[in-house]
Amino acid sequence: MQEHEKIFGNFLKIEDLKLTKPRKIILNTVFATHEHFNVDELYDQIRKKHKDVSRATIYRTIPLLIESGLIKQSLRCLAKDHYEHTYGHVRHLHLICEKCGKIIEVESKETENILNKLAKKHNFNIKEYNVGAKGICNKCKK
Amino acid sequence: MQEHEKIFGNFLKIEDLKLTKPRKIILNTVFATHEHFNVDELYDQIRKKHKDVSRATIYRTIPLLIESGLIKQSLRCLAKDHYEHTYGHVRHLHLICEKCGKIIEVESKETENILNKLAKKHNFNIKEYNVGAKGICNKCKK
DNA sequence: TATGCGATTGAGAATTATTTGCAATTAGTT
DNA sequence: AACTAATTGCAAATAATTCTCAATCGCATA
Repeated sequence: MQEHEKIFGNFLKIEDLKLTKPRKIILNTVFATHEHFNVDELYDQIRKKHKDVSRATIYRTIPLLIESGLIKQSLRCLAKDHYEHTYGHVRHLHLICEKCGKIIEVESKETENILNKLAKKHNFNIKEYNVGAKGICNKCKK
Repeated sequence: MQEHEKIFGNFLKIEDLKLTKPRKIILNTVFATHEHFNVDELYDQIRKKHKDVSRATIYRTIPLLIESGLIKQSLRCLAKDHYEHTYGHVRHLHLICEKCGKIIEVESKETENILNKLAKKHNFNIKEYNVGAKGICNKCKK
């Protein structure tokens, strides 16, 4: 049993919720290949193998994955919410190319430190943060 | 004539578009009082004085305001896009309380510097950035 | 292993934000 | 003042997401 299954199972147990077949499928698909994903992509991915998971269930499961700390909401691109793993991934920020849509992920401890410092000053507890910069990437500049 | 009217007027002229009455009303309402706003709030605000501006026109005007560099898209809260002035406002980051929805604005030159440094490393031109942290504010902690 | 009950599901209807098509109107030039 | 292309409001159309509800499932307990 993989670590993320344990985490999710534990979370569900604590909340008095059940680890159902659709939830397992969704969880495993999310952790199989995806980095960033949105509901549509996830739905398509799942449908390749399983004909019995509905969009509604995906929409209902994502908040649970977020609450359990496994994923988080990240960007919003093209009017769709996107999500990414938090479990097993270092926090990072995004450079998003407006031309080609490429997303560059960058780690930065510095940014994190500053945010924490600023939060402290305002007596604010940060749970989650997102840093995104839009612009033009390397290749598209030419 | 206010500066933002000049900027918008110029932009429209260059694009061969017209400075119509609804566009003026929207522009001036945006720059009258608002900091952050969403379409609904803006619509209500406008409707107090002008019964003749439709939602559709607001939706059509916002991209023009963005293109002209006067405002930018900032947060997405409660499933609605929010906008804020860029003209006449220093860049800042947001601490968003998950409980009460309060948005604290914080200036941070440091963050900006780091982002620029990181972008340079990746040969990326930043046009615009957003930094948002979600958590629990001061008051809601208690 | 069978039972019971509350949690969960899929399907599609409903909702919400946003966009679009169109006939009537308007801005700005001649 | 007339002309023409851009713009508007309205209402209908989309698109993402949420909700409703009857049927099903997971799991604790016997």
